[in-house]
Parts: sequence; C-alpha cells; structure tokens
Amino acid sequence: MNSAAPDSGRTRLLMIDDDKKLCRLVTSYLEPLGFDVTAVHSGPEGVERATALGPAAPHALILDVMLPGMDGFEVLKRIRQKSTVPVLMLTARGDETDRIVGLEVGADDYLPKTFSTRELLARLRAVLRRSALNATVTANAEAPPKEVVVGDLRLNLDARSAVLGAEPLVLTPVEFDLLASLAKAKGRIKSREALLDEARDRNYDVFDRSIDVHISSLRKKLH
Amino acid sequence: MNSAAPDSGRTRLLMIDDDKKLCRLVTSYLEPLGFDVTAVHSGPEGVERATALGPAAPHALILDVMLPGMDGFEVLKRIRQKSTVPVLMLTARGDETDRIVGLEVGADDYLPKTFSTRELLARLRAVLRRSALNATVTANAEAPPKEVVVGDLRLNLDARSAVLGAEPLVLTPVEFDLLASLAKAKGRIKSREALLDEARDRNYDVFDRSIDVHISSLRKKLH
DNA sequence: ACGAACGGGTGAGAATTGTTAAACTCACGT
DNA sequence: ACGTGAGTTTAACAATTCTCACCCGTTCGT
Repeated sequence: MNSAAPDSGRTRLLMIDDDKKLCRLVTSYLEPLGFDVTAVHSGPEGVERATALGPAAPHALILDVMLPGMDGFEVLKRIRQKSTVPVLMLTARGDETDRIVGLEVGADDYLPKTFSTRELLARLRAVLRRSALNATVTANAEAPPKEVVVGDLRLNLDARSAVLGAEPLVLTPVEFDLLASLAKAKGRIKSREALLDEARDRNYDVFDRSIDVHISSLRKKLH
Repeated sequence: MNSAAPDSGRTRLLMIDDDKKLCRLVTSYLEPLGFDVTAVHSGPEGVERATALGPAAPHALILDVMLPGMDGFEVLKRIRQKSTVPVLMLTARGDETDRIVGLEVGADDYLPKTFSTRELLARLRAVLRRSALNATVTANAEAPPKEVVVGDLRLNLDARSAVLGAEPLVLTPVEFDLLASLAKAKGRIKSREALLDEARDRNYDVFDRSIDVHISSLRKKLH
C-alpha cells in the first residue's frame, strides 16, 4: 500500500489541476505546515506521478474534476487501477452529480472550489488519518510510545504527558508543545520564530510576546 | 444461516444492479478494502446467487431498487423467503416511499444515490456487524468476544458492553463508540476531529460541541 | 551615566474547553 | 395518531488557557 502513514518526514501531496495560480496558492499555504506539494497540470501526467513508487509516491492527492483533455474522473479511474492512495476531489460546487460520479470512481472526499484553507487542511488530515488507520488495521504492529528524554525530564509525545524525576508534570497544551519542541532540539537554541512556527503553527510577529509568557510559566513549573 | 460473520478471510458481497459501470467501479473501490464483490445485472440471477449455499454464499447484498423486469423489492421478497442475509438497498433518493416499502420487505439499510464512499463503507460495516451480532445470539458457539482492556475498564466490542472494575457500566451507543475509540488508542491523544470521524462518521465543524458533552458524561460515569 | 533594546513578569480581556440544562429526534407503546 | 422517554444535539454559562499590552530590571552602545 502506498498510502503509508506520514509519521516521519514530510507528507507528500500531489495536486492535479490546470489552474496554476490555484496550485501555487495551495502550495504556499501547505508548505509551511509540513507538506511537500508537487503540482502537475494535466491528467496523464497526474496518473504517472500518482502511481509512482518508492519515495516519490504521494501520500494523498488533490484532484480537480475539470481538467482539459482527460477529466478528473477518468484520471481517478486510471489511478484506482493501480493504487488506493486517498484522493480529495475539487468539485465546482458541492454538486450532487459530481459527488455521485466521484463516489463511483472512488474519491475519498470532496471539496467545493470555493474552499477555505481551514477546510482544506481539515479534510486533508481526515483522509490521511483514515488511510493511516487502514494501514494499522491491516498490519497491526504494536508501535512503542514515542518518548523524548532530557535529563530527568521525560515526555510522552503520544499521551502528551510529562514526568519530571518521579513527579508527573501537568502542562497546558501550548506548554507541552513548546517543551517538546525544545527537548527535541537537544540543547540547540531555538529562536522565538522557530518555536512559534513549530509548536503553534503561527506566523511570527515582532511584537508577539506570548512565547515569552509560556516559557515563563514553563520555567516556573520546572522550578 | 448464510449470514455468517466475516471473521476470517475476505467478506463476500453480491451487488445486484443493471448499471454495469457502477458495479465495476464500486467493485474496484471495495476490493482493496478487503471485500470480494460479485456483480450480477438482473433480478432472477440475483435471487439465484444470493441464496447460494456454502462458500459461495454472500455475507451481504447491495441491491438496486430500479431493475429492469423484476424490481428490487420483488427480488428482495424472494430472497427473504430463503435467507436472512443483510441487504443494503440503493434508492433513487432518501425517498420515504422506498424506505417504507423496503422495510416491509425486509431491507436492512438504505443508501441514497447521493452517498459518499464513507457512507457506503460505514453502512456496509453496520449491517455486517448487526448480522454478526444476530449470528452469535442464535448460534453462540465459537469466536471469542473481542475485548479491549485498559486498566480496570473492560469493553466487549461484540456485545457493546462495558465493565469498570466489578461494576457493569451502562453506556449509550455514542458513549460506547467514543470510549472504545479512546481505549483502542491506548493512551495516544485523539483530536475531536478524529473522534467524531471515527466514532460518529461525521465531519467536524468548529462549532460542534456535542463531542465535549459526550466526553463530559463519560467522565462522570467513569468517576 | 544615559537611553534604547531586550528579556522576564503580571494582569485584563479574548479564546477555548468543560459542564449543566434545555430543546430536539426518533422509536415505541397506547 | 398521540404522548412518552431515552439519546443526542444545541445553547448557555463557568472555568481554564492563551494572547496582548504594559511594567520593570538588565545590558549595551554612545
């Protein structure tokens, strides 16, 4: 199965849409969030790339229904002959007809053309999570909990729990993300910008001091 | 009884629909997910195959209401004279009339023509689960009950019953699904989105707080 | 020494999450 | 058909967490 869980490294997306401007827009939105987006602008090229194997195989597809020459449904049908990679289809509107035809061919979810970035991200994560779920169901290997240990501080990244020495450490969500980000850096210094980006998914603003506040309360909790 | 639980090997589905293209495409969607789909395109042939015995007996049926010659209700009526196999009917719309007539004849669930892949899969699994339940009730012989145990909480996924320590825990359907979803995650954190999607088969909406309410009442019941 | 820049802390208000109560749905029994 | 009740969702409110503006002390260049 080439829809492997994107647990390490970045998630690879393939966008198949002849609207280059839209591709650029989506790419620039998703890149900073940890996705590697490759855009192609024709059906055949999309089929080619989508069914690639090895490290070039995308984790998920964003596929426009309206493509010059070969339409999206035809593209999807060909891809489905070789792959079960999750596919998010871009329909003109939440059009019933498109939904039906899309289902028949095996799309995983739909996105009206007038989507918000928030929606795109939500649906993308949903289809990726589902495909990861199927993968773990079929090959149910018992994954050991992901942990980070620095000195006598121990962070469980799955449970999002922390232990300092023998005492459990109660952290708010943001505090945990920040501490985990620092712990993973193993002593290397991280700029506010890097922290905010990594732990908060936000853009840095020179006058944004909220990081300082969280670090402050972290220090307090760590003695 | 030919509606045996699909506990080992692949689940066999019989699709009765004169739209060959639709059959082919549904097949290509379900095959990779662990289903063996056989398609027939006429009523009489469907009755024949549906009531087959032994290793050819399907675990569930997907039956179109609109069939040339003998309509879907007639087909179902004849199948029901010999078999209790679960049947998912494809109706033109979420048409009340169809639902009522279908119920009288003994359909297990309906799928409006405007369905998503998730809906198809969800309903398919639902009818299969129900039939597996009935099978264990009538012929309770083998198959050890699927259980999940976390601490002193014990969930029986087949009976959908829960025990906390020595006391039985009475949970509503949604509460059970949520708790099972969390228990299976073994301490890994789950987003609202993941929970809603997994336990509820719904899309997440930022203003949807029902998850919070269910979690709240779960907490109450768990002390 | 002085002021600007920087890092750390505090508290008010915004945003998010938790809980309780009310409204709504739907299957059932009458 | 009608009311009833369990279950679910929505709405309202409380508590927690996050953000932002402001204050203070230190550092550093002049």
